[in-house]
Amino acid sequence: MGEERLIYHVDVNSAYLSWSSVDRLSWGESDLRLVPAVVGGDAAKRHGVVLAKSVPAKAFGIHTGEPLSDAVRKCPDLIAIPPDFKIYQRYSRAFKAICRTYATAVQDFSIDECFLDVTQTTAYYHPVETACELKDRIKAELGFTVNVGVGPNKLLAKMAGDFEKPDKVHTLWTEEIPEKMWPLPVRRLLSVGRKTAEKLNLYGIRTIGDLAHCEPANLQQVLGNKQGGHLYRYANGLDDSPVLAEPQEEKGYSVSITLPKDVRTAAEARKVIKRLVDSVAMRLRSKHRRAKRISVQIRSSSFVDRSHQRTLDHATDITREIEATADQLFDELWDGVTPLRLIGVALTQIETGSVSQISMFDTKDLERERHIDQAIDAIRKRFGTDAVSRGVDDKKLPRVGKKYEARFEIDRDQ
DNA sequence: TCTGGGGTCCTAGGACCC
DNA sequence: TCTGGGGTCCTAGGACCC
Repeated sequence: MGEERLIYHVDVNSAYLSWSSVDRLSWGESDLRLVPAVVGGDAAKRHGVVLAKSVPAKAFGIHTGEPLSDAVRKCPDLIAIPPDFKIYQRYSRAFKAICRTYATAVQDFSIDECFLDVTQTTAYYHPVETACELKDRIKAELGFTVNVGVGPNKLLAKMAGDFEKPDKVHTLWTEEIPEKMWPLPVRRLLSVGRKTAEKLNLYGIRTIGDLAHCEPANLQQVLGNKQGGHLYRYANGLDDSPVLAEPQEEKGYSVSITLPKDVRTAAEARKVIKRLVDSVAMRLRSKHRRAKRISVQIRSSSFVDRSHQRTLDHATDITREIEATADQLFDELWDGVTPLRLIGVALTQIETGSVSQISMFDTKDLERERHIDQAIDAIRKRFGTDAVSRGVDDKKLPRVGKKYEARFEIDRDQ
């Protein structure tokens, strides 16, 4: 058994909106955090959902994930700005760097959240004071606010960080569970989503306390062994997962796009797949990894998702090989009629290490394909992603992954 | 309600092997 | 030719997270 731990969860308040606001302030523009404002995608491209909202926008009942059009209906004066992931990466790195000065281990949880193990630091003796100091330092040095949740494990720290926002420190110690956590609706418990909450409600389980006092065997009957046991432990505040400081290796790489207009022909779909594969394969190679499994996902205009996957007998990082497989999977998956709203490609079963010689190409062609991929990767590394494309006239096509446009082309079919 | 994109983990059924 | 069971891998889909 380990000793008592002390964990912080640090969460940037309305991260995208805060970061865009701080950036705009540095350009002399007004502070969007003080008015009804959201960060959202381009509605004309059908990417129009709310990614982050200001506190005044929240007061109008605007929720993250809802369509921008609904948000505007709730608040006609709403200001909507597009996301800028470049600056978000910068601010993300900056606040995590400050976090690292307080902890022996920091786990990246997402772009705007991290866990700190501060057990072996002086914070152990002043948990709340130190958390306040961390929060205030981030505000003073970087200009945006965070919530810090303080608890004996990651679950309770994260639940605490969620209590009251923004710019707050909360504790959730084991002895505070009945008072602070059990009265909350089950939906608020980490890993209880809409579906699970509905299912639990059917059995009269409404609060986290109800869940905590269930017979675990009954819960496992309803939710399955794994999820049942897992939620029972969570509801009782039990979580012994460590703060993992090492960056976790990705289990897969995926890319998908909601198309500005439904795709209705195989020719159009192939162009999209080409661009998706190009983008995700480059990411794979940049990490020096290869993938054994390739999957293609489609979403119909009526929001029905389907997918098809194939495990190869070898791992590959060759764009053309991935594309050929993805094309084939798509042909097997699509009925040729249903209008498609979204197309996606995912690479999983990731391998690292020496390059496989096995491939759909013979040795000479394999060399050639590898050379082409390397040449394109190198050009993009030097001159930017925009510098080269792979022979699709992409001016009319939606952009995928990182932005790029055709300036000159390597056409491998010549 | 006209509904993004990138991930992780789990389940269930079938194939295949011993 | 019929029977049984366990283990592992594969595929499709679902739920959840930020």
